[in-house]
Parts: sequence; C-alpha cells; structure tokens
Amino acid sequence: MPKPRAGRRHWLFKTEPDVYSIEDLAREGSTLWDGVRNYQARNLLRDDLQLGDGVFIYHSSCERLGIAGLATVTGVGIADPSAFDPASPYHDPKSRPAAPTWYCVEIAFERRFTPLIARDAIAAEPGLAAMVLLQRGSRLSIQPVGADEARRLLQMAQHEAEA
DNA sequence: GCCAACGTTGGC
DNA sequence: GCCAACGTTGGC
Repeated sequence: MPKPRAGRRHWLFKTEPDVYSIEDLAREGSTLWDGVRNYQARNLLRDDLQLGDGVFIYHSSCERLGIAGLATVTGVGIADPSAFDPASPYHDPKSRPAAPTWYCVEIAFERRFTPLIARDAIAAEPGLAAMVLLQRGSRLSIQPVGADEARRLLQMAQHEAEA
C-alpha cells in the first residue's frame, strides 16, 4: 500500500478574545503570533510549525468558549521581536537578537467558523476526547492537533454552518 | 538538585 | 470570584 500523502498538519492556538480575537485577525488579514512565554510552546513554534500548516483559533476565558476559525501559517522560525522591546509587556532582557530565547510565527486569516465550534460540542465528541485542549489542567497555548481530530473539527464546522 | 512558595491560567 | 493545576523561581 502506498504511503498516504501527508496532508497539511494542524495546530490549535489559544487566545483570549478580549485581547486578540478571530475578528481582529479577520480585519488585519495576518499577524505575528508573538508574546508566547512558555518553553513547551516555544519549542513547537521554533521547531515544528511549518509553512502552510492549519491553525485552529480557540477563544479562551470568555463567554463563548470554542474554536472560532481557521488560519494558515505564513511565516516560521521568527525570533519574537516583542522580547527585544523594553516597552513591550513581553519584554525579556534574557533574549537577545544574537541568541533569541523566544520565537513566534506569522499566521494569515483563512476563515471564520460561524457559529464557532463550542467547547461543549468538542467535549461531547468521542473522537476528540484525546485532544490536548480537553486534558485536565492543560494550559499549553500552542497545541498539536492530530490528523483525525482536524478532519473531525472541520466536518463539525461545516455541519454547524449548514444547520 | 530538591522542593516550597509564588504567580498565572482558565474552566466553572 | 473561586480554585485546581501547572510552570517558574529561588533558598538551601
């Protein structure tokens, strides 16, 4: 059997919509996903995200929890400029341009999910029970999404849109 | 290198 | 606002 062609890989980025929402991304078209200050998330941003990967945008700490849309990775391996900026709340003097501590990627708006895929609906879906998002105490803000999980989520977005 | 204290995240 | 879970810090 031929090796199945690897489709585009998918990730999930958490964001508080009060700070930055899918609407902000839709308006701006693309953005630098900077300010991530967690080593596990940093490793994914620096080493694993690839051009063209899909990014589910998850709204956290708000009234309507869930995946609000989809974006595409358009820039990888970027040293996080906010770490070098003394005026930024994300400033980190330990990170220097010659030896950056923190990395970010650029993403571009792809589409909104209307309505969003509610966290409740994700939790109720047996095939999605293993998602990092649902794991007890998971605070990782950049998460891998499995191929089957991504497929299921995209189906859910489609069905909800038709309903 | 251990581990207690602390700050933060994030669902409820 | 509560609080459990987690990552980080710093004294030893």
